Amino acid sequence: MAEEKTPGAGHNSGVAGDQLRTIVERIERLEEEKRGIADDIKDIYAEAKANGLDAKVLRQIIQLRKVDADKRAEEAEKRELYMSALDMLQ
Amino acid sequence: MAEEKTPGAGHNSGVAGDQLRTIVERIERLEEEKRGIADDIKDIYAEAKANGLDAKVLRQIIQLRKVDADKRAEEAEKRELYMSALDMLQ
Amino acid sequence: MAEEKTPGAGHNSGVAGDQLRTIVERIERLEEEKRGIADDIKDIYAEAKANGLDAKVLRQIIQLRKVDADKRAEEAEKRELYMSALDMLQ
Amino acid sequence: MAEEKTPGAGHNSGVAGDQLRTIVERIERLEEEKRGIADDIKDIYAEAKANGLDAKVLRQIIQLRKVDADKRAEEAEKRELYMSALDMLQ
DNA sequence: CGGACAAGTTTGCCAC
DNA sequence: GTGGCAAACTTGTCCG
Repeated sequence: MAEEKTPGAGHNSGVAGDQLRTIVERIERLEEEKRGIADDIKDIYAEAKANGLDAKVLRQIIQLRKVDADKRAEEAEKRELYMSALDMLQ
Repeated sequence: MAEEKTPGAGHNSGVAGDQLRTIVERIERLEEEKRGIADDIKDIYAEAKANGLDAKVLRQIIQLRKVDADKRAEEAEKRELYMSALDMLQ
Repeated sequence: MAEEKTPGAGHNSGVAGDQLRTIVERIERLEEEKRGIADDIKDIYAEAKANGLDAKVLRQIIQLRKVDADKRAEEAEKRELYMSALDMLQ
Repeated sequence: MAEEKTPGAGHNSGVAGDQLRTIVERIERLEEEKRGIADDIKDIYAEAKANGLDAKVLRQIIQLRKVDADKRAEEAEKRELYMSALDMLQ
C-alpha cells in the first residue's frame, strides 16, 4: 500500500529508504525460500512414511551421516593444517 | 509382514536400499540448501551493518511485517473455524 | 577441582543434596498438579459430551477465544515493537 | 460484551447457552492454571540453573524417578490383580 | 557464555 | 489399536 517511490519525499531522513526496503525484501524473500525448503523436507518425510519407512529412524540416519561428515571435515581441516605446517618447514 | 521387493539383491533385508538412499540424499540435499540460504541471510545482515544499519532494528522491522502477515493469516483461519463451528451447530 | 562445601556430610560430593532434593520435589509436586488439572479438563469435556455437547465444537470455540486473546496480545507486543524501533531510529 | 442473561431469548435454540458458557469458562480457567504451573516449573529450573545446577541433568533425574514411579505403580497394579485372583480362588 | 529465539522432536488425544 | 493432528517439551542457534 504505502509505496515510497520518491526518495527523500517521505519522513525518512537518516537512512536511505530504498536501501532499507531492498534489504528487507531480500531477507524476506530468502526466509520464504527457507520455509519452502523446510516444507519440502517435511513432505519427503511424509512420503517416506507413506512408503512404510520409519521417519524417526530416517532422522537418526541423517543425523549419523551428518556427524560422520563433520568428523571427516574436521580431519580434512587437520590435514590442511599439517600440510601448511610442512610447507613452512620445507 | 515385511514384503521382500528385491530378494537377494544385497545385504538389505527389510527395506529397498535404493529407495532409502534416494530419500536420504534428497533430504540431505535440501538441508544443505536450507543451510546455504541461512548463510545468505546472515550475509545480508552483515552487509547491512557494514552500511551503517542497525541489525536489531532491521530484525524488528521484519518481525513487524511478519506479525502483520500472520495476523492476516490468522483471520482467514478464524473465518474457516467459524464456518465449520456454525456448520456443526447447524 | 570440585570444591567440597559439605565435607563428610554423606556420599554427595559436588552438590548440596538437600537443595537438589528440594528442587526435585518442588518440580515433581508441580508436575503432579499440572497432570491433575489436565485430568480435570478431560473430565469437563467428558461431562459436556454426556450432556449432549459436541466436544469438537467446544474445542473450536475455546480455540477461537484463544486466537482472539492472542491477537490482542500480539497487538500490544506490536505496539511495543514500534516504540522500540522508533526509539532506535531516533 | 454480548451477555446472554435470558435463556431462550437469543438465537441459540438447541443448547443451553448458560451451560455452554459455564463449561467454556471452567475449561479456560483450568487451562490458565495449567499454564501458570508450567511457568512456575520453568522458574524453578531457572532458579536451579542460577544456583549452579545443570537443568538438563535435573530433567533427566526427574524423568528417571518418573519411570521408577511408573514401574512401582505397575507392580502395585499387578499385586492388586493377584490379590483379587486369590480372592476368587479362595 | 548466557539468555532469547526458532527448529525439531516427542507426547497425548481424537477419530476411524 | 493405529495413525494423523495438535500441543508441549527439548534441543540447537544466534546475538550481545
